[in-house]
Amino acid sequence: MPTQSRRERARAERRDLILRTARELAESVGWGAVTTRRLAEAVDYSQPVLYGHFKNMDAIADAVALQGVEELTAAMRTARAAGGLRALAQAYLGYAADHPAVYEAIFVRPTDLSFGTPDSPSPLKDAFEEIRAGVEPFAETDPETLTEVFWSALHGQATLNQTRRLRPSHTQARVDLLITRLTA
Amino acid sequence: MPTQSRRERARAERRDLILRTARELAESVGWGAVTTRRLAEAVDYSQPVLYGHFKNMDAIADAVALQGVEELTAAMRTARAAGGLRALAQAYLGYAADHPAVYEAIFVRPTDLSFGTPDSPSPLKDAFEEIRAGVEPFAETDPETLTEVFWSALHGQATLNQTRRLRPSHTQARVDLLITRLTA
DNA sequence: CTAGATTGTCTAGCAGTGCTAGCATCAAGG
DNA sequence: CCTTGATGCTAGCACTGCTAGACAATCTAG
Repeated sequence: MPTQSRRERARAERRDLILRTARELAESVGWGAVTTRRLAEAVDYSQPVLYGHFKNMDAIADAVALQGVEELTAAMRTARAAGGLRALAQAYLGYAADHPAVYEAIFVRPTDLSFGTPDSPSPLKDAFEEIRAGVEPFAETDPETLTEVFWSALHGQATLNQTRRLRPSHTQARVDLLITRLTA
Repeated sequence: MPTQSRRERARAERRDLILRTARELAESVGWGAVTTRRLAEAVDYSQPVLYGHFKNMDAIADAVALQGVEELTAAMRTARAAGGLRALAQAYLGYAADHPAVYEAIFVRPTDLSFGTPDSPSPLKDAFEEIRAGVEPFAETDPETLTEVFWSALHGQATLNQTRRLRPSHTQARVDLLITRLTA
């Protein structure tokens, strides 16, 4: 039945349109200004349509987050293959800097996504595994913990960079120093 | 004129009441649920009274943040005197864990407070200086950058702990590993 | 002691928020 | 052609931050 599948395709496309638009809106005006009315207007539908695709506004941000974490993982993977842990770190911070709203959706906004548990969404586990693979060569005993420490250090820099709480001129120096010390 | 000063005293007391109440409310229900109506009801005044003391809701959170950063600095100072950088780190993470809403007001919420510039509020500069004093013995060349790196690493752990994105069982192990590597 | 000015406080209201109930419209199937 | 079910809309609720304007309490000056 082409009818059925055409409908489904249309639905999926609209869902994607909502997600893309939410993401663009968030990147340009911040999540705080992404309201159901504005988003609905931007996709040229009425508000209730959004709720036909997502439980609520937070679910939209969560969906953007899942998209984003896959991109982030991919960026880390290619970087690591090319330049090891230092390149991975730069890729991480670069992604956060280039897509602040997406990064916020993944790691800052309160979310229902579960982290660090067996039932976490697999994109999250993949991202963690990618960092783990990066630090593994430098782990003496406990790679899990080193992964968490390294990730936290990156996350701290990413967020404090973003909220302009660190000197912008020294972004690179901070990555270098972190790598130097943690891989000593 | 005792009249004048009595008024001023009453005003200051009320300002303090608002601040204390906002802080308690934030710690118990989160900043998202600290609304002008709820806060006004809690201090037993009407909403406009709040605006007689603070420009807006964000200014209240900023005031709480400034209070909090002074406490945090004090905690780091006594800890450092007793147990060096490791104790300082534990004090930092302990404060963040014990006062999540205050910590959020200081370092996570978007704020007008300026960081890392000459015109930053002095409590913020003091806090930074305290961390700097802690890492100084381990800085080979650039203590400023090491301070930022160390602070970011702590901040990352603090926030990811708080949002339950790290294994709660390994909080201590993460601090230990961070100290071991960064002071090597 | 009274008149006027200042200060403090409240009620009521505006514009905007997330979200939903209920009605209209339209495409597909019998 | 009519029925049925999906699809989308308008309108509305309860909430948000914030403010204008009225009223009362208090202090100042004559």
